[in-house]
Amino acid sequence: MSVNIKDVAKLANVSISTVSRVINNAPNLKPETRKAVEEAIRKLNYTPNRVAQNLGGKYFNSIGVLSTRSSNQAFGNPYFSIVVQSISQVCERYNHDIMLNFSSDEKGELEKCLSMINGKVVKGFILLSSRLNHVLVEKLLELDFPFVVIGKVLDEELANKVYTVDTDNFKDSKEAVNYLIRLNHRRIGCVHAPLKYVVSKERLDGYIEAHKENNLPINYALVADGGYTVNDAYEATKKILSSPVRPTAIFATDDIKGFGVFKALNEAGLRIPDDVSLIGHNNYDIAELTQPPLTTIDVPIQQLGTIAAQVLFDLINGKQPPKRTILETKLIIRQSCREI
Amino acid sequence: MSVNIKDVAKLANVSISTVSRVINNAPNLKPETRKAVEEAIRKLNYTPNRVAQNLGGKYFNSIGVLSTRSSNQAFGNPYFSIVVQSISQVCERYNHDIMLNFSSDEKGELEKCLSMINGKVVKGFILLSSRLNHVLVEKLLELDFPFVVIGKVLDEELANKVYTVDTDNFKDSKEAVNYLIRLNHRRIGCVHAPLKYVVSKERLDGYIEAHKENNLPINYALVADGGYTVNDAYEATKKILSSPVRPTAIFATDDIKGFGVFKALNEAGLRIPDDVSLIGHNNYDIAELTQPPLTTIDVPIQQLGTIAAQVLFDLINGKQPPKRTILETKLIIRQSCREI
DNA sequence: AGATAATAATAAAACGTTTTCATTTGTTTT
DNA sequence: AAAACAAATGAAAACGTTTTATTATTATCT
Repeated sequence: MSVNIKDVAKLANVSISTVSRVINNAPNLKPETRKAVEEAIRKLNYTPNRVAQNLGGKYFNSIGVLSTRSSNQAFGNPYFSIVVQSISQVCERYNHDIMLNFSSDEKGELEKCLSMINGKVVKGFILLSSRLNHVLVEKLLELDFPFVVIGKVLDEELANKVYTVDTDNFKDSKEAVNYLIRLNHRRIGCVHAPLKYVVSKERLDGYIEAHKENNLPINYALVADGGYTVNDAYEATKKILSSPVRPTAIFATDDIKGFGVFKALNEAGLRIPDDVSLIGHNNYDIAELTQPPLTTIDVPIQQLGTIAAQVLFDLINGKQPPKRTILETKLIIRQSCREI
Repeated sequence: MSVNIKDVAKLANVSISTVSRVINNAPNLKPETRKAVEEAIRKLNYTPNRVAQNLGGKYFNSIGVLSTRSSNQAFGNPYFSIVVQSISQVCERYNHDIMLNFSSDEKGELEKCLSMINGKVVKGFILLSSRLNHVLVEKLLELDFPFVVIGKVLDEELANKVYTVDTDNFKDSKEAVNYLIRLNHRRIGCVHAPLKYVVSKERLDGYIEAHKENNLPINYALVADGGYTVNDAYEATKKILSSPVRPTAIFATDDIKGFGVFKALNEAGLRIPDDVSLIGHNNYDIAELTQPPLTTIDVPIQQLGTIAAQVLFDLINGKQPPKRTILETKLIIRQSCREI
């Protein structure tokens, strides 16, 4: 059907091995031979069959990007776009493709991975969003297959063996809440993401730790799971507001959740920051566009992707990238918090 | 290195053909043979080498999802996440993988495609976001390779041959602007996306057409390219506001751009909708969370992805999907527009 | 000029499957 | 019980490359 290496060889009057050499720009080729082959390739519009190349010993030029669907839902927001896009940028430089896999369950994900590894379909993986998925991580480690996690691996023993790129969610959240405490807030609410994600847990832990450090009690009536959608966060906030004590400030573990909080507060006739202060996390573009602009923690999402990809390619190419990369963040003070 | 079909055959005491038959659940297999092979597969933890399967005549179970990087930038917003995720959902049902390709230039994109096709790496493509990229579309048509475009193909002659899934951007935008006109607005501004994208052009054309229909002149000082980022839209709006005549309403061709408009208006001390009405397009989750909630056109982004994928799989499986699918939209009236 | 070494090109094996065709085994028919 | 047929299995070719010997050619040295 489509033109193959044999056709090229015939036209150029050489053996297929020679054509192969030209394709892979091997040394020891007479310039005129190379030219002839290149000419034939051009004439026939030949592109090597990547699958066959692969079987012949080479790896497929691609990496796998894995995520569970529910976690995208959780981040049903710009996060995912930005990360994947930045990964793709690095991939283009290294001339690799991305095989995207969003499994709905972890079992399916594991199977897919094994099939990709065994099929030599990918050279490595980037796991988006940290999860508590030990099985996959353990398996990949056991196989000594290159992979990078964007996020944190909770299991200490595993964590030492895994390449990760992340921000310090615990510290950053603590800082956010400490900022509220410095503004004299004492009844601080928290709308967080489902705790099955490491990020969510870390951020909630930061919230808790800030309270501990300042010897403040936590009122768990002011802490609610903001679920997956903006609307879930809105509902969670309503629940918090129905508590007998009203919070004077709310920490949303994601700007997008912050929007849900915004809505609930507006609806309850509470002004930000006059009645309730609000602080977010991630600093999406839109954070500065709310009314008032949202105080939040800037997370370099793009860098997260770029560096993860870079680390992966280093691993693949036998270099020694740093095992753990923690990126710097910054508290961006806008106008959604005030001193009381 | 890794366990292959031979190992399984040996352990099960059958030929590799038999193993292959079991894997592909061929008929005419003694139940006990099948069981023995399955047992061996389980014991050895065997997964077929997909690349080899492929070379052996089968296609790789994957489809390509294509987009240019700049267009993601343009949609540096939830759109991309939502579409890809919905595509992935369908892919999972059909047990196919996604090969994601964001090229930065169209030449690279074309080459990638050809290499994927020739390499039998994908069975079809979904092109995200309509562009004016004739070359790729023409080439795919010429090769009679299955593909679906989310968006519109402008070239009429080509359009008749291409499978597309889209909303009627022209009509919808016209409707949005007509709505403003019905509210007695006469000086309506427009902040649009770069016109190299078909969507952008269509939406701007809708804006223009609404004016024509109502015999209203267009003041091009009120029309500005809102570029790629929210901030670009903000700058564009500032430019519009610097015009001697001030618009009484603004049509933003994307909610996200609408946020830029919001910011500029706020900054200029103009209240929405009291001083200026604002209408968006797409109806992202966050649209209802702005203050005031944004009136906009609801675009079923998720369906766009789901249907595109469904059409592609139909094509691949030799069914006859509809050539053009236009999804219904709906004007969502919130509080960002008022009658004057 | 002849021997030796370096360079260039080829032939053939290997990669791990699927698939076609041939063979064996088992079942029915007469 | 032999013949005919169906079912189950196996052997080997094919897929399109890369790669490892191997051979042919050219250059270098004495």
